[in-house]
Amino acid sequence: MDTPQKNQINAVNPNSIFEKHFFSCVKLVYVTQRGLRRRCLDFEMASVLGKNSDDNSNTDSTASQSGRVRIANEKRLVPTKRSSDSRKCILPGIGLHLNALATLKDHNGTKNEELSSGRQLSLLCSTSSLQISTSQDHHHHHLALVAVSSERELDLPNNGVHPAGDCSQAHEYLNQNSPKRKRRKSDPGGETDGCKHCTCKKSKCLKLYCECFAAGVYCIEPCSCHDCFNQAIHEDTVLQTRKQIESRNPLAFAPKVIRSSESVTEVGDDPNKTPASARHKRGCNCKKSSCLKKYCECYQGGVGCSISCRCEGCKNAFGRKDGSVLIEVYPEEESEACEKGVAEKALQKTEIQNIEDHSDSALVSTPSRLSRPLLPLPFSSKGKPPRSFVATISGSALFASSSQKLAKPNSVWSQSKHFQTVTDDDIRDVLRSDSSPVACIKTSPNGKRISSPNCDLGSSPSRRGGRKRILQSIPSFPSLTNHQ
DNA sequence: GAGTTTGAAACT
DNA sequence: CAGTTTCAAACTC
Ligand SMILES: [Zn+2]
Ligand SMILES: [Zn+2]
Ligand SMILES: [Zn+2]
Ligand SMILES: [Zn+2]
Ligand SMILES: [Zn+2]
Ligand SMILES: [Zn+2]
Repeated sequence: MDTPQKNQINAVNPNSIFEKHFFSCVKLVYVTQRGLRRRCLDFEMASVLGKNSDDNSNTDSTASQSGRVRIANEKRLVPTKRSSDSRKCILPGIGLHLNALATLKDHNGTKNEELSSGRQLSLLCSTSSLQISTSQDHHHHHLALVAVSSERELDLPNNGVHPAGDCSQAHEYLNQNSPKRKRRKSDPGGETDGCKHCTCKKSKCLKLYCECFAAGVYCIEPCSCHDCFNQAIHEDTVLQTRKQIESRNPLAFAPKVIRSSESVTEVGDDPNKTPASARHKRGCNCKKSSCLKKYCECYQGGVGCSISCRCEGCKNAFGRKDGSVLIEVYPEEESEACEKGVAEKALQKTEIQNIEDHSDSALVSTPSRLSRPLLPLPFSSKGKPPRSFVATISGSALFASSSQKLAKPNSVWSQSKHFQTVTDDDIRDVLRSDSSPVACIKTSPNGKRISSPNCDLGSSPSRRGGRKRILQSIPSFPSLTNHQ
């Protein structure tokens, strides 16, 4: 609301924007095939970009080609605010990172910033692979892709951290206009699927408190932030601030959840250890939530707690820090609870519920660990339909290569190249729709194969006949805990 | 929608 | 590095 600036930005002329290439939107859609529902991405794109020389890394060729495409439609973006109702985005899509932006910017960035209104920057990167397709299609832009790796991000929108995650923002633009959106959910909370918008009042959206900023994207209209500086027009400030923060903590903008799986993994180190599956980089420090709510970053990111977590009374449905996914042991918890004694009613309740669920599911037994599938679904508690969760991952290969180990995600742009490679193949399924924290993702290391996850399972995995796959593969993070 | 709870981020 | 404050999201009502 208050941000006039934002509007201005949007107002900027579309034409220019178009000239530059960037995707305007990507959406996910469901497609039904033979009974099976799949989600696809829809891209609308456009843009162009151009020159970016710097990206040397990226091939320009791509860019240029695609760049050509122009789309008239895009106007939508610009529009002044969307009508009142505009919904937010519906799906999360590809991510963008500001980081990339930075890079980009050097070269010619000037324009970009302005033009772009929001978060588009990132688009480029992530989408690179897509672009290809897109360009061909130039027509309207909606291509359906089968799921893409990028989607994975979708799943985890919550994490704002992920680079990919951000994309949603981009989507937003799309969404606004796009007539097509297929799905919308009601969004009780206000958020919808993956899109989130900040409501910062005092940080000016220049601190990590701001989800938009933390995710590496600019604030967009739906954000209800006050005195927002996280806008393209303040790019300098944004970048500067980012650097500062980064200098303090190089991993500040890196994805919080690291995925690793066997496949990609290599990274590692160590064969002995099992790779664990995805885990939060720094671990959480939950004291009262038992890692059962989104207050817990591990839980929010759809990953189990690891040894690096300092949580107390961990009951993370995705895996406890000790490795056990479920709760077999009550004692521990009880004891803790007892200690506190009080507080806990609420907690206990929650716990109990969860537990029950688990049992039902059958997780209790040992083997079950692996299966963690049914989590209690925290979601349900919220009222959302229970969806499932699960799988893990965050970053698939894409990032993995670079970010995983490295610490600097920033280079998203550069990563883009990687994306190309990976993406197509990866794309397969996807995600979730709602906001569930988790995602389902799968990963394919190299490519192909992935299992599908189910994103939906939610409460009843079994119930849903449709998608069946469940988390089979998810290894649990549990035991492993790798070092850190 | 207002108000509370929560734990990360920021600050000291 | 720990303790405190600040902050905005997650949650509750
Ligand atoms: Zn903000
Ligand atoms: Zn914002
Ligand atoms: Zn903002
Ligand atoms: Zn936690
Ligand atoms: Zn944790
Ligand atoms: Zn925990």
